Amino acid sequence: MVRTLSEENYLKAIYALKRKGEEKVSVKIIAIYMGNSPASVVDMLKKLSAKELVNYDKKSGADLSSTGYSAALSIIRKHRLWEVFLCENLGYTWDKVHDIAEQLEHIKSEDLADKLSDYLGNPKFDPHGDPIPDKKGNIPKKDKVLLSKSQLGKSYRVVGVLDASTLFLEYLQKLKVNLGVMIQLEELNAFDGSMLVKINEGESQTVSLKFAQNIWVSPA
Amino acid sequence: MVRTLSEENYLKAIYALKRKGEEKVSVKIIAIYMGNSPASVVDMLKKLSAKELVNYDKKSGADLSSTGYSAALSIIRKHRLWEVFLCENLGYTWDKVHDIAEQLEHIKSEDLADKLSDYLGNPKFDPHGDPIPDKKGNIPKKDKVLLSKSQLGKSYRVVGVLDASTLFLEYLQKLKVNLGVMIQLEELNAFDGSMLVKINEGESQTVSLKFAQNIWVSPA
DNA sequence: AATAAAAATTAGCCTAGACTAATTTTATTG
DNA sequence: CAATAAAATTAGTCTAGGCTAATTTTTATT
Repeated sequence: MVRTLSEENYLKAIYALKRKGEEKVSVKIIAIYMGNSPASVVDMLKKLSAKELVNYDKKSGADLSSTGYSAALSIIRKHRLWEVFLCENLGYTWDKVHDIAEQLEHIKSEDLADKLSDYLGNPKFDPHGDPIPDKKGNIPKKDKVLLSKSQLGKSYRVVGVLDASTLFLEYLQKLKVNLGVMIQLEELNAFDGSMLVKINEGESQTVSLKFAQNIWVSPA
Repeated sequence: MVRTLSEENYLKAIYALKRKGEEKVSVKIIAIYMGNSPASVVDMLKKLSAKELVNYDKKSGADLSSTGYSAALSIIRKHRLWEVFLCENLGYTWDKVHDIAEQLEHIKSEDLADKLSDYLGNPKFDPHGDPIPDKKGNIPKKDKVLLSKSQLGKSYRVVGVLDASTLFLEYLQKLKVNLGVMIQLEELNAFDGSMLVKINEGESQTVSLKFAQNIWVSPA
């Protein structure tokens, strides 16, 4: 079945909102998330329902059907595979790849995604630490925690970010916090939640609670 | 300036028709080439003229302005770079890459094209033997001739095809005529123009004049 | 339960880019 | 050079996917 760019973006949005933990994916929430008017969302939900990609009723909100879910996963898989390619092979930094991957994810060819995945060595995570579904839709799990929940004194490796905004990613670049960098909590300030962290054997640095709540780390 | 998919495809078409040697790129010719109605072509030519990408008058037909020309070259560059990537890195055969490259060529990022080109070693020709413009728009030249015009008994290397139709490309696969394969004219039949060729040190094979008129070879 | 507020929906409009059918302009040719 | 044929254009329609404004439905609050 042929899917338009716009349809694909709605599927992605519903998937993202569900995974973000929205109890009910309402018209309003989708509209805000996508920056479209509620009227447009209603139209599209009708269209997607007719195509049986989405189940929607006002009461319980929108949800992906099983075909809709596969479609969404396939788009996310492509997005993340292309991000790996852009970073690892073309030398982009992880804060610059999103917009391009946003375009590449819509290239229609499952075979291309499979071949790309093989070429990249079937990576399980993208440069932001997000899991890459395999071709059957299995999503790898990682034992990652937010830096803010990590254990004092223990060594961790940075595996991703929660907030992928350019502002945050650029701040990370400045602090030289890249994917794969070692990081360690040294001191907790009970007053404002700020903390002292050591980055990659360098000097220790004070960061805010908000900062630590947006970095995924994995024991190392 | 933002260009839509459709606009880009018209620019490509005008470029291709010009290069194909059409004296006058008329509404009718564009319509046939793209499979659109003449009415649609007129509409789009108006739009492209307003954007100063195309100069058009009924008398002399359509032509690319200098910005239109750069835009077309940039799309062609991307198309051919992606074809190289698909064949060389992902293992596609040259007869399978066109449709995917047709999508990839519209990814908007000159920087991506540059990085991809570097990654591929700045190739000068795509898998069909067509030249890849560099970032400044210079188009490499190749001393290629059609097999039908090659010298009897001399060794050549296959560098491309004129007719890139699936039918022809599949026929080539069957004959094991791939890019880079050695080929040599052994005998000419004056009656129907058919010829005996040796492919890659294998057995000799009879092919039609039409066949030989659609294969580009380069002395080797 | 009545009312107010919020959410969803409908109605109607817009643009891009197609289309067909009708018309006008240009070219050909007897 | 008038008649015809061909090419270009215009007029009007359609679909996708947006929008605003108005209305209806649902939910919350006195």
